[in-house]
Amino acid sequence: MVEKRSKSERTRERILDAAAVVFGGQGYLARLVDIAEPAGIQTGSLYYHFKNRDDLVREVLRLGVDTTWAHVRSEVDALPSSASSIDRLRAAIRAHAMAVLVVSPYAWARARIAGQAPAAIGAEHRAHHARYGDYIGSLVHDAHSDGHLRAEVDPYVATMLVLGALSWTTEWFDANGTIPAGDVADHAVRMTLDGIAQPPA
Amino acid sequence: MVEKRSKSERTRERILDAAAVVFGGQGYLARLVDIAEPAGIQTGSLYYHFKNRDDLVREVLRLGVDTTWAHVRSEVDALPSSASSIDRLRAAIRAHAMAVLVVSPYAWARARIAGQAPAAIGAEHRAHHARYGDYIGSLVHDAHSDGHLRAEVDPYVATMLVLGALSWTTEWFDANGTIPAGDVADHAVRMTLDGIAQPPA
DNA sequence: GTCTATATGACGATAGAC
DNA sequence: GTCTATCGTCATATAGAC
Repeated sequence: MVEKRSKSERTRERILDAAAVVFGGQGYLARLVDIAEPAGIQTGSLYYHFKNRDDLVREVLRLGVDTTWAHVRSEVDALPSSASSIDRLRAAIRAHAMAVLVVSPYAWARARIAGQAPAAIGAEHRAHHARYGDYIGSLVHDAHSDGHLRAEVDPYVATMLVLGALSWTTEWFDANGTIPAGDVADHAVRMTLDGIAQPPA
Repeated sequence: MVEKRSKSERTRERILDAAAVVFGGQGYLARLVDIAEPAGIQTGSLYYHFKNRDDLVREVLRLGVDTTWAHVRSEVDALPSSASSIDRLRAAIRAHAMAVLVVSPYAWARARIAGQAPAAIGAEHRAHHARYGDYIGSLVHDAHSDGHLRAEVDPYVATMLVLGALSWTTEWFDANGTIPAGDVADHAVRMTLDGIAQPPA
């Protein structure tokens, strides 16, 4: 029992987990009591751990970026050094899809409430998120420079369209449905890189 | 001045326009006073035109589907009868992109609050939206049947990924920026059908 | 049709007991 | 650390004036 996280830290984590699910489902204006209840505490007790609603939202948004980024980077870095820039991009797209679909409820919540937060929080978050966007953008850029992408592709627009297709899966993907998340991720990779059209023979 | 819409109809339209913007920005739980104000009326006056918040939400969701669908269908139907199934799909993707980007704030609002509405409204809306999804799905299916798409493409997943990439443009596209909406739409069509990868020579 | 005024009830946040 | 109690604020919806 050595090294166990403090009671406070464990409660804080339960609150954040609940907040990710509830904010993701109901939006930024979700009621705090709906977060406190699944976390197993009373509404008033939230204020021992967080200053107010926006403090809680800020943390969920930050974790949304960080958990996704950590997952994507670990997958990309796990590739052998012989991997090409297009291999790395492929791995990143798949990892991002999996992060949003199944790995992190924070990524899911982030996708759905980032645009709803008040201006101050939104700006702070966008600055943080942009650093991750730059990371993905650099992978697209490298593949572009190496001639793996069509010359006329605009790396910025392509990056945004790819991340958009993946973020949007939160709106229709049913985790309890019949389509495995891995299939969606594979489809996203394939569609992004090769398109869905049958190439001329 | 003949045939002018009644005062009531014009006010109702101002309310709906404001509701689309506010619900789209703040989410389903946005305050009604924030809708009444830009519509130029008092909060209480909303209730002459709509039964309650959910009645208003329901109408915004419906218009989100209908305005997009009408725009897409008119573009597809404008094609010459000699157009192939892949031509029709291409036109639909482009028209959907333009509807979301510049034609209809309702399409934007719909995308962002559909997942937040209470179960009853959500179910009703999903049934309505599914009919539009079926329309797009039929275009994908026809192209698939005609051998224009790779055999292994799942028409449903592909449809959702395409619509997602387009819907998400609302999160990053800047109508006052340097990138024309038409360019984004063209990029989306190209990426969807042909991918961004350079095909093997 | 739209306004003002209001009842009713919720929610966020604080203070103090334990 | 968490609870209970409570204050102040705000939003929804209604009623009746104009």
